[in-house]
Amino acid sequence: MTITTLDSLSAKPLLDWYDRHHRDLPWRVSPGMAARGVKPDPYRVWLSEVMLQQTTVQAVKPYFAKFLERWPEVTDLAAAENDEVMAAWAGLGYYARARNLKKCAEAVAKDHRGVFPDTETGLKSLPGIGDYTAAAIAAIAFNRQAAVMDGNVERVISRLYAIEAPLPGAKPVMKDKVTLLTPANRPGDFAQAMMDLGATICTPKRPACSLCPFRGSCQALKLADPEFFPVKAAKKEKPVRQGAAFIAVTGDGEILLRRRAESGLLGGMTEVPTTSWTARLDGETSAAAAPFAAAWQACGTVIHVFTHFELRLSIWRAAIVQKLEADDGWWEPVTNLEAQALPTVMKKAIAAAIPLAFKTSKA
DNA sequence: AAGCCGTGGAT
DNA sequence: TATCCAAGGCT
Repeated sequence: MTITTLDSLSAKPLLDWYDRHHRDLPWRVSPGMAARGVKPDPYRVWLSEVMLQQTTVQAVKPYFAKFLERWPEVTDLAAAENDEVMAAWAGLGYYARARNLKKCAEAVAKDHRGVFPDTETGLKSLPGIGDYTAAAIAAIAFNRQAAVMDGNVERVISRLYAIEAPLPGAKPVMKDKVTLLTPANRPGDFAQAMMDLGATICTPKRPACSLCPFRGSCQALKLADPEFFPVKAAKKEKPVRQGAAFIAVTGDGEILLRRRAESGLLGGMTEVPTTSWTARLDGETSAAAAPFAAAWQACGTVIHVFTHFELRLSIWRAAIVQKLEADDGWWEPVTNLEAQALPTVMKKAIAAAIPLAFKTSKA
């Protein structure tokens, strides 16, 4: 089998496989429905694609349903309050996505009369839409012959062609392969088929090669070691940071909250007062670091792992008699915490101090 | 262009 | 338990 033969690989076996084995997903128009003329809703395609960035299907499903029910069209989202969107996104992570989601909805509503651009270039000019998402929306929602490459496609392509060059450097080479493989007919289904194949057959561990529509031409399988691919650059180890968080509770059940800076880690989200999170492990994490004097009681330590560091947060709680006026925060009833834009680390911190603050003990 | 940016499930 | 990593984008 030569490279020439591989470059003339047909997408047909994959599309046939997809017709039989595609996943049924809430935001997806199945091939059967598409054959009956049902068109994907660009708003739903866009919303799902943004939510799915670095996020599992399982995690996205309830958020997608919630957003769609609350904001059925892009113009509804554009008209929403920022805080409501951030609160609805809370728990899904990568909060810049939510900030950009809102900005994108506003741009579509104001600059495009509420209609999404139908080209890769037009889509990529919008906030939060990069190479992958622009190609995915163009292909899936508008049937454009756009080459879609995400983590799944990288894995499939790296194995199909036994590409030994490590990611992310090998991305351009892989993109060329995807471009050659993407058919003029059903490019959207092809993209979704590649991702379904990566998610269900060509998995990172123990791929089910015997069920793969590409099993006859896969170079990695021919080498008898599909798991070897894709080759990735070594990753750096996670440093540890530490800090302290302070949960101040009034007699009538309100706690002190504040809003984080608009950009950076957990940007625009809500938090309880904390010290800065320092790489030094000998820093002050005791009640002496509290924003104000109170009878602070230790409530243990919360460990939370972010993308690039691990946080060890000492938790302190105090009953507040005299409710001071905080210039950079507000007092919120504990019964209303579900409606706040609290990231998971903050829910953990509050739950450590007030075990019954949330329905689930975990978050 | 390499680092920043969450979370939780699978193995 | 530790590691990986999931439909990436922005700066």
